[in-house]
Amino acid sequence: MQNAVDTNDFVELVRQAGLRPTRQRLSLARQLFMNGDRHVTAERLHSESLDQGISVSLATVYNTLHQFTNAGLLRELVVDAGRSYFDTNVSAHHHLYFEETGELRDVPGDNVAIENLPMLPHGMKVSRIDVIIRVKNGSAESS
Amino acid sequence: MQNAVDTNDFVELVRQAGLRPTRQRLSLARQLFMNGDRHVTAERLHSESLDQGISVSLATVYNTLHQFTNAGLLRELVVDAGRSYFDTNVSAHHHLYFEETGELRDVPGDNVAIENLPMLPHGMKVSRIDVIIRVKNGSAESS
DNA sequence: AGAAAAATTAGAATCATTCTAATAAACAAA
DNA sequence: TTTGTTTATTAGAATGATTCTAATTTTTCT
Repeated sequence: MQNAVDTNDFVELVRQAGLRPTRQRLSLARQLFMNGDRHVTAERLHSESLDQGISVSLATVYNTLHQFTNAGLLRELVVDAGRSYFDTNVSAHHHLYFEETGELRDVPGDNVAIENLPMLPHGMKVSRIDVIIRVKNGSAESS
Repeated sequence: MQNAVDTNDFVELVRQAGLRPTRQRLSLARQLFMNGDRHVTAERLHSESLDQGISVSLATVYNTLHQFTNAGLLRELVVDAGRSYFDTNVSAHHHLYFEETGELRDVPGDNVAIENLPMLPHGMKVSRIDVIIRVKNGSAESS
């Protein structure tokens, strides 16, 4: 999905998510998926849109992010209290979080092994495993 | 009321955290640490306190939770947007999160192996690694 | 086109959390 | 103990992210 990224691609994407391809959803999809992996907050996506002259309300940004998330196009992640990031990479992977700057970076899923998973209560299944490696400035290592 | 031994224990605990042993902090410490491991929200701790006839403001609950966290007596964890849990278990371990009920349960730290940690940018150190295994009702397993 | 369904919107409402600035309690010294 | 200084507590206001509401506009279907 690198070149030949035109409106039609996004029309299809949005349709396959079971949503009507409105101007707002197409613009947001383009911003989210056109330039590779991203980790965005709703506020940032909204102001980015306005900067690009795309008129869309914050409520619609939230609605769309949740709809895309439900459709499996995005993954929501909460890294600290008070704000959600939406990750355009929905494959198995984890995250490096820079505590000072708030920057979030992907870590390939095979860098982390989950072993001896505890027994789950009957009838329960794993829906997802989130791993967040928090890093900050400093010389030594602590756990 | 509480017996002298218990109270003294908490006076020491609070003092060693560099804080004055006030009535509020001692009550909260008792609630947090008297009955084994807990995962509490500020709101819950507050209403629990009021139920027990301990008068304390919500602001003080928040202040105290953060002070205890900074002193290493608690660990703050964010499992979904909008609320923080405070964990009285500060040893290396991870979490099982029941998405439907919001229940949080500890997983021994040695059940999860982090291998091939990605290279960190120069001067950065790992401050903490959070692993949250999200489970829900259902038959099959997904990753 | 016209009707029905779905989407967008501004602004109000909500919820957890933090801030403010005034009052009260704890501590150290004499 | 009393006094002065520092630190805590508090009610209530403020904040910030998110959700809701109810009205308007778009999209889709026939």
